[in-house]
Amino acid sequence: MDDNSIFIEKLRVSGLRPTKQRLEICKLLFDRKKTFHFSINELAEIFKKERKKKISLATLYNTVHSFKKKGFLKEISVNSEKSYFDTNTSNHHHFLDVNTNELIDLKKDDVDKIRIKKILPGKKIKSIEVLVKIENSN
Amino acid sequence: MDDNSIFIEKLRVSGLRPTKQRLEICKLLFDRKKTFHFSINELAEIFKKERKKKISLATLYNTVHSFKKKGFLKEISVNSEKSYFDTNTSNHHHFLDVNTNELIDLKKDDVDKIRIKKILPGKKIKSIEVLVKIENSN
DNA sequence: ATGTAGATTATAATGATTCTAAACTAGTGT
DNA sequence: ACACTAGTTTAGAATCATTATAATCTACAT
Ligand SMILES: [Mn+2]
Ligand SMILES: [Mn+2]
Ligand SMILES: [Zn+2]
Ligand SMILES: [Zn+2]
Repeated sequence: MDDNSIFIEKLRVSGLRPTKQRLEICKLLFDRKKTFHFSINELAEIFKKERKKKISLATLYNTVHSFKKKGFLKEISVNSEKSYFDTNTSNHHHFLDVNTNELIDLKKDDVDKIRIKKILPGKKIKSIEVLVKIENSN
Repeated sequence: MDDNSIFIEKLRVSGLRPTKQRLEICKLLFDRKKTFHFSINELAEIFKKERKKKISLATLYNTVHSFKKKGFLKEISVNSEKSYFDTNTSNHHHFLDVNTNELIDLKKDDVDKIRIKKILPGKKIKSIEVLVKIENSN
């Protein structure tokens, strides 16, 4: 019923031991259809209130950062109040709803291809990301 | 020789008293041709090391935040390590040089107009900003 | 000149993140 | 099955950026 084998493999392959805590975190983060955007504090809240699992805050910090280092998560900076992590590690664009502070993924074809006309000598483009702030109309 | 009258007026109009400290900060921030991107800590360093003026850190925080509230500065979030303020308060795009952590403004015509095809019901677009990460080529 | 709201500052408090080091555990080998 | 060890978790302490406090100072209106 709880099939952790995918996550166990994912962790093993990347050189991380599949511990009870890491598997719980994997299930929460990666066992879903849509992208999940979260802060570490929200993660802690979910484990405490919704799932009633006690994983120490230190472990949440450690795990999220090692997942980021392994490329399972991406960090997104959209404002100074909050640091978001994103289960969608591809290059992609976002809506940020400024009324709710919610991040929403944009699909490739939701945005026309961005063309940058300026080049800096000795530099090359690494990534291009668009942040579209939205707010309640009317 | 140091013509503060513009800044005195700017501050008065916005309801801020033109104090010695605020005028020093204005001169540093706004008396330049190119956009200036900075962190509050960098600002403190400049006053201490380059200009030999002692403005307390509390005043720097207060002033930068009130300038932001008055619309003289804009806060830019590009990574979790550092919070940048920007003397260019218009909607504009940036290069971020990941090797130096330097922000560089893109002009309107450096980037083709962005077209967002997705709409969320009850929401409208407030701003669109592109972050182009660049790195050393070769 | 005086009065006062606003501003500056040293210092303390806060709070998010990181560090420490002791206890625990997954995986290996016997 | 048992023991060993490197890796992991954890409570609590340390750190550090930012914000709050409250005493002093100042711009400016009267
Ligand atoms: Mn701030
Ligand atoms: Mn981080
Ligand atoms: Zn995303
Ligand atoms: Zn800028």
